[in-house]
Amino acid sequence: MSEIQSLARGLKILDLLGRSQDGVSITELADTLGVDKGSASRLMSTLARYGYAEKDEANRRYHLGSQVVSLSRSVLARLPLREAAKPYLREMMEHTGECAHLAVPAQGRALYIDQVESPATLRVNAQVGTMNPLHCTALGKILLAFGDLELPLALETFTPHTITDPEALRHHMDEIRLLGYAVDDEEFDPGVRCIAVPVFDFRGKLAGSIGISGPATRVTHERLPELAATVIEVGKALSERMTFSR
Amino acid sequence: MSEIQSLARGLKILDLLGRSQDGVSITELADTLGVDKGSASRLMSTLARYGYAEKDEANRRYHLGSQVVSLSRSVLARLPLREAAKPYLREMMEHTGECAHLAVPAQGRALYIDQVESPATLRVNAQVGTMNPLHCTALGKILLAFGDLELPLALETFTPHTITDPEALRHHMDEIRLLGYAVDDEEFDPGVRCIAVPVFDFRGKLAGSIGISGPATRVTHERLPELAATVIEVGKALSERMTFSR
DNA sequence: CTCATTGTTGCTTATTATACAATATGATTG
DNA sequence: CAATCATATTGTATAATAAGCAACAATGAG
Repeated sequence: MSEIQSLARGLKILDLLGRSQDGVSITELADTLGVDKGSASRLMSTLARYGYAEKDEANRRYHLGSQVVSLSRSVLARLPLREAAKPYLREMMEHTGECAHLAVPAQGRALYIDQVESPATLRVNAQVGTMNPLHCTALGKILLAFGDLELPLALETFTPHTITDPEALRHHMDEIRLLGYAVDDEEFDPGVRCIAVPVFDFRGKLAGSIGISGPATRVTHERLPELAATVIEVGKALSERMTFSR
Repeated sequence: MSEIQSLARGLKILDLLGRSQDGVSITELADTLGVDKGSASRLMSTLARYGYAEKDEANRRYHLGSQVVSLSRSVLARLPLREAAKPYLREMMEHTGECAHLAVPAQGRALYIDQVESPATLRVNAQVGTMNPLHCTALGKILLAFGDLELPLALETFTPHTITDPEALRHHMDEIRLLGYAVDDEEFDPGVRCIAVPVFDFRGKLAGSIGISGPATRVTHERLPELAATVIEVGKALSERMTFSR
């Protein structure tokens, strides 16, 4: 169970590069990791040699390299759900006028693996690769309610509406399982409401979640039942499609 | 200039995982890398612990982990060209009926960073993250002709039309610079023709290439001038947009 | 032009990863 | 269903490696 230290350090650097907006310098890196400047330099140049980091020669800061984009394609290409869901995502967007998203569970969060943007000027879009918490997003709640994941230990607060009590969340999950859909009522992003439903594979096992996100001004409480009906319908159709695909 | 061996090995494993269709077993990995099974196991479990590899418990084979998708988002989000080009890609697709692609140079190849699919049943689409050679694709040729990249050393043959002679390629580049657009006439994929133009940033420096790909049956030699005109026009508009954006 | 800051490289030592072996885990076949 | 085989993981001594220190180089600021 022991881990390879220098590889672990390299991966930590990748995480760090991914979080940083305007790159990381060697000294910053050494400070953050708590290692020597020399070591930091060598680790980084190894990452750079393999395309996982790129050096901005102008200010000598390192950014994440393009190699990860190439790898990302390999991951997404292996997900049959992604290919199958595309037209349903489009349909969902067209029927509701809001951005549609597809997510799967990954590392205790909801990983957004595809999306169809709404043409509206004011829209709520999440790029492919976004990883959001499970307990306060519609797509995430579905993964929690219908998947065999364990409840997150710490329920982080994002807005006044975020459900942070484990008991309340457990009860909320029961409701979602009963209703068959989940709502995020400004629990993650203020002013944003989302609706999501589960997608099951040919074995009846949860494959992911699909849903829409929109500004609370358009996705009003009054419109929720109507929008939810659409999302449920398209979701059902996708699950059926998944059933026959294999 | 010495590299961190175990980090390098980890990154090689990621490359390997990315190339493999149905995962990699520990013994396979040990054989490929030329290391001990024990070492391979420890390297892989380190990758897995950080989300860069995922174990399929059914057959104990490892796949690329979802973490790279998350990192990929960080890379793409930092490219202003991607955001700016989106509507122009769409326009290009709508005017030509063919899939539109956007690429930047990365590690001596053309990295596809965005795409708009054609609704046609028969279409030629490349997913985001695709990395194609420079000397035999329209997007790649543009990067070669207008960027400050060095000519690839080995000009790999893909079809009978692939230009493999360095001198011929150099001459071809001069032509492309003169005409302002590049054509891939079944030089990479048989039955596929592509047209591409450069995109320049506010400094007049090459930022990337944009173009369309379609089946040779629709993208005929007769239609080339007309299609090229559209691609050139949209490309020019995007370059202008890039000029004013900063 | 000088100084300050940051990045890279050489070298020694302590740490770490490796190889080998043993054990555990799971698959396959009779 | 048991026994065997293949594959993965873990323990441990040793050899290799990466860390740290320090010197040097490179870059930018004043």
